[in-house]
Amino acid sequence: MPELPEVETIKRGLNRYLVGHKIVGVDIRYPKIFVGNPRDIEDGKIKNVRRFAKVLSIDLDNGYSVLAQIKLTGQLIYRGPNLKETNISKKVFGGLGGKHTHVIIRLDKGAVLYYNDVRKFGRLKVIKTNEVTTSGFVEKLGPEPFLDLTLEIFKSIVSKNKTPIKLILMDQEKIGGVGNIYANDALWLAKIHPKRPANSLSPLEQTKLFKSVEEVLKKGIETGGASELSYVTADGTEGKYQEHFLAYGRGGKSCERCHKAKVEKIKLGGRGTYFCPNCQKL
DNA sequence: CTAGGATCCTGTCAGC
DNA sequence: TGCTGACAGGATCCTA
Repeated sequence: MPELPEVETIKRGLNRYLVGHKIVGVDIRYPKIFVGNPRDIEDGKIKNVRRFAKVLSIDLDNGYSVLAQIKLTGQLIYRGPNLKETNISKKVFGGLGGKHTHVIIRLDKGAVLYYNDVRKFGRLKVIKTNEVTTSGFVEKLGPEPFLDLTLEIFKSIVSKNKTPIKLILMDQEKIGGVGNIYANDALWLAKIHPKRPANSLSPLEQTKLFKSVEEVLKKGIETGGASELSYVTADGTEGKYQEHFLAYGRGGKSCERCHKAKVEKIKLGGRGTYFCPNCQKL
């Protein structure tokens, strides 16, 4: 669930809280999640946190970075002097340091960065900073909305593929950062059926979809992301985009735009897919 | 090249 | 009440 807006929100929080802290130790409780040598980051001072699509890179001043791919249920939560907030969302299952806390990064001044992950799909990977952009996943990422995904490039990607448009939007090697929630909502906003072959979109539809993608992502960032499953921000609180869902998760409910049909739920590429059969025709 | 399925995980929920 | 099974889903890997 964490997609571009959620990870961007976490990035902003981590930049606010982590920068300047020194890592003093790493406790690994579930080894599969932590890849690389924890000693490489000990004594390193956090300089900056970057985002590449849905991946974060926590850069240290000693030449190493921690690549964080939180996937479905990973949470990076800071506690320490840079934060006044003490309330933690109940979506932090098990609490901080509980059964779902798999890595604890101890910082100076008594601060802590917790990695929680109910489903254990996420990974924290220690890697040299100058290898971040050439490492497997990051190198393969497609252009990203608001960054290098221009309308021209979007049109060229879309018109070159006959795969259903929703799968193109979610394919990280074609377009970086868009996941299931925002793909569903962008297609609803653009009134395009998720199963439409990408290359069947008219030039007008291409432009409309491009703008819709940017619009829903922007809304996601403004509202701090969608805390539908277990996404929380870096201070452990929830985002609000789930209050603005257009199609995602609205199966069986009346379409908010036409009120003439109920949002349908189907499976596409193994993912829950929501659309209005009246507004989004094949 | 694309399509489809299995895999990793566990909380939640439907059905009996 | 308690058990069982289906389901959710990002990315990867494997087969057809």
